[in-house]
Amino acid sequence: MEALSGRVGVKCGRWNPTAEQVKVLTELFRAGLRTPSTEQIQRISTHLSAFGKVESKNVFYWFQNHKARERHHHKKRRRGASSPDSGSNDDDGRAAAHEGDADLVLQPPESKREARSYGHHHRLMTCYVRDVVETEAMWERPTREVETLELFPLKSYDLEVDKVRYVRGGGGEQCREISFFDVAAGRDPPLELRLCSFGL
Amino acid sequence: MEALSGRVGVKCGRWNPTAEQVKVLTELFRAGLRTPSTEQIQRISTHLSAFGKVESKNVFYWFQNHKARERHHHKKRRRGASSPDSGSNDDDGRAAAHEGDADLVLQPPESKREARSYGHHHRLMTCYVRDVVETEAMWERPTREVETLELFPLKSYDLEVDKVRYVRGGGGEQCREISFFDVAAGRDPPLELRLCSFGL
DNA sequence: CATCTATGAATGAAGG
DNA sequence: CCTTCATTCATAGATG
Repeated sequence: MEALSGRVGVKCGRWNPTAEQVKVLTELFRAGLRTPSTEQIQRISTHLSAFGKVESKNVFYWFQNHKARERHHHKKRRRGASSPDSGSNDDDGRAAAHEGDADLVLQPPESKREARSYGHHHRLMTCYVRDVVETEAMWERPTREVETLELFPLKSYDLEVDKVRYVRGGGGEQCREISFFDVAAGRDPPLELRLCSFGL
Repeated sequence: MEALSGRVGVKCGRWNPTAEQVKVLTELFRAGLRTPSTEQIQRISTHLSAFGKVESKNVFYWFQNHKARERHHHKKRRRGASSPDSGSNDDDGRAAAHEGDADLVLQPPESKREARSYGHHHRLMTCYVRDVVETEAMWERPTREVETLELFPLKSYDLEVDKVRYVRGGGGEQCREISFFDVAAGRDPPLELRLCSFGL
């Protein structure tokens, strides 16, 4: 009776992201997106709408909250059973053909930076709230393989990345393809993904 | 039987405050503490850790929940027909008309946090048109700065009362001191804590 | 042992 | 951005 841990009450008063939506958002966040611009939010929400109802403000708030809470980072994990992630979704006939495609190369679950002090007292960040909920189930040991992520099939060009190797700078800020910071060999440096590649 | 902190089943799934911890928290709440600051939370948790395992987030959540529930404890009282049953779910999340004991003139339905004015988020969105990924370069893992500072600036006294006693500083809400005396019971060391500035 | 209840935990949404 | 409120999910524990 605990299989379903997603949304239960189909309350239509507050956005309740589906597992897919959360996944995408998490990926983007992991990729480094912290404060999406209006256009980015627009695109993201448009993309997410394929998995269920969602508005721009939802995306906006999501990032705001996620960033703020990710920052709090306390420590110690608590459990690995009841994760808000859940694999089951309501499936009301909306999205059904997108199982785990929005997969990006993830990094080990230990990359949260410690709550660094701001040099001086000032106002310390809150340190209580929980941070991101990275389920172990999501980690896949990304050796060096860059999956063909089709996160945002934008209007025209389709993300055709198969093994794109991070192309830093390159002369312009308008990358037209996914670029990863291949951190396969690195130790700490987590994966960095150029978001502009998503057209965001 | 509530043995003590350690508890029995080593239930590590969710924090289970001990009687002492609850007592302290309740006292603090009664004393007027509603939303402790980060520092306060840290101190409180540190203090509470003497009675059992507890994290900052636990304290944080405790106050959040306690406050929220105290306020939202105004259930709806059907005119005449009082059916306290219906489980935990009340009529609906539309807890707007809190009447009853403290009858209060309510404001129009469009309360501040109830209003659905998206203007706010739109405005904000427009402001955030930038994203950075440079501050993420600091992944240092400082030696877990264990703040083994003093728990509370205690005065250590022996009063026959275990009630709160706050002293408001003259001239506005400058400094309040709340002292607890032996909040704990049993073989636990007497607890004295002194809150300054409306808390710790 | 089923169920209802109290409450810890999580997170969406706003306010400032 | 930071802080706070509101709503909801999950579960331990009391109840019968």
